[in-house]
Amino acid sequence: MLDIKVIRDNPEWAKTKLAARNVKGEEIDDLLAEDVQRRTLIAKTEELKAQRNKVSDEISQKKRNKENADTEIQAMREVGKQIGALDKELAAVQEKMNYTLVRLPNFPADDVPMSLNEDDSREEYKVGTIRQFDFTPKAHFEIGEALGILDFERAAKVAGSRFVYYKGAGARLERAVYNFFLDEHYKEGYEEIIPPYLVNNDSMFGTGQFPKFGQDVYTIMNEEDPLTLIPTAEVPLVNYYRSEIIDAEKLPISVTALTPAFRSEAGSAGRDTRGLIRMHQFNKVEMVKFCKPEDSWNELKKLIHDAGDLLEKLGLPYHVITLASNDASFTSAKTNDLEVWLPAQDRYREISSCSNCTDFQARRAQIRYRDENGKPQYVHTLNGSGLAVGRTVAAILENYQNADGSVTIPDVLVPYMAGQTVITGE
RNA sequence: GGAGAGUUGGCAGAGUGGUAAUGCAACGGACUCGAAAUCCGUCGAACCGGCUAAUACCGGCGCACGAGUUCGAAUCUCGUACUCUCCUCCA
Repeated sequence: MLDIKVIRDNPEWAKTKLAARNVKGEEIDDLLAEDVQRRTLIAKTEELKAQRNKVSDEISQKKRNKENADTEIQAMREVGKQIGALDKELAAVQEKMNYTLVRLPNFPADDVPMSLNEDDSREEYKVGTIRQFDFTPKAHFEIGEALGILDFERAAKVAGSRFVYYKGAGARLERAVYNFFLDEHYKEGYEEIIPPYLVNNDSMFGTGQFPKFGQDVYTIMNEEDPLTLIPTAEVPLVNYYRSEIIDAEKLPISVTALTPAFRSEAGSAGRDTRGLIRMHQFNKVEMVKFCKPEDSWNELKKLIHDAGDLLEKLGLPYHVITLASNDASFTSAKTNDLEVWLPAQDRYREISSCSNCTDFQARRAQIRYRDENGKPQYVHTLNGSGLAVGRTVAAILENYQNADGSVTIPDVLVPYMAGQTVITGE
């Protein structure tokens, strides 16, 4: 959530920033008008409340002295009615403001390409060498089905499209990948977490999925206690500290978790319909950081490094891009995607998204620390995939495929595969 | 799933309609070469508004959360969440 005071003090700046995220200037003008209205009403009610408090004191005194206070009580009855009316008006204005405010995206950082077009993302650097094949590389789903390690057809029968069964060496490869990821993060100082996979509405609000993106997730309407299947581990990880004041000495905090992620993929009909790229359920190892505001840009660099390191060790070529302002997630001030090379698609595909959410989530979720003066301040939160597991398996199958249809296991994963070095049809 | 008890400041803990005791901790000062002890004083989360150079000052709000009754609610009423105990169930 944005700070209304920042918008109030820098209206033109705020409009420019948000215009790059498809927010209309009139929306901000309306918001500011409501803000003036709100503060006027607050001033009025508080004046009346101060008066009521003062007279109530007098009434209390008189009662104690067994004096008659009927005049005062009559007068305050009237004041009480006025306060009630003003409070109602105030609540209405606040609700209106809140409706807008919780739906405004984060301000893009200064070094983000300001554009409504996702094609205006900026490539930062490339890592690794793209393999030259002396045969036509197959798509990962063809390889997986031929080897009998991925079964999309039966998944479609049992659950529907965008689901998969991993089998045998496929299942073990998936497990090898995420165990490798978690071990690497452990070595880098991340604390491993196993969080709930179902979360309540307050949590979905805290990380910014609700109220705007309710159609993208699976929610179980359990009477008056709805629970949502997490679309990313970011939700339970960030909300861990919701409504808390964290010890400043503990910062920065880095945590990681392997969880399934559940997404309805509403609106992406027809895209990536085959294979592991876009599933309703997929495993992902997520990294989350909480830090002081002055450290967050440096922590973002570390996050990108920690994600990229995994791809390097797996020998998968990738590049890092900075997303254009309107392509970054709702809560993000700046997002760097890592995109891995997929030979069959002849292009890079997103495998990690690393974002600095600055104080945007912290303000929603009320996550703070005490500064040197003992005053509570919002932390900055960051999240990044490290990495999407299914897409990593897809990248391994495609980049490490052999002409005979077998797949070589990347060296770093061999110990995680009980010594197996190649997946063959048998 | 059933029954009961509870939720007050950083902590402990009083307060059953008149507007949050007290203790510890913390902070400032005195004493001291310094510290401890002692004494004096200050301070009650967070948040919002006004006025500001200001973390100063004034006010609001504030006793788990939300609503209600009342001139006035920590206190009364209703709802919700969470914690603990017992029963039931269970991986």
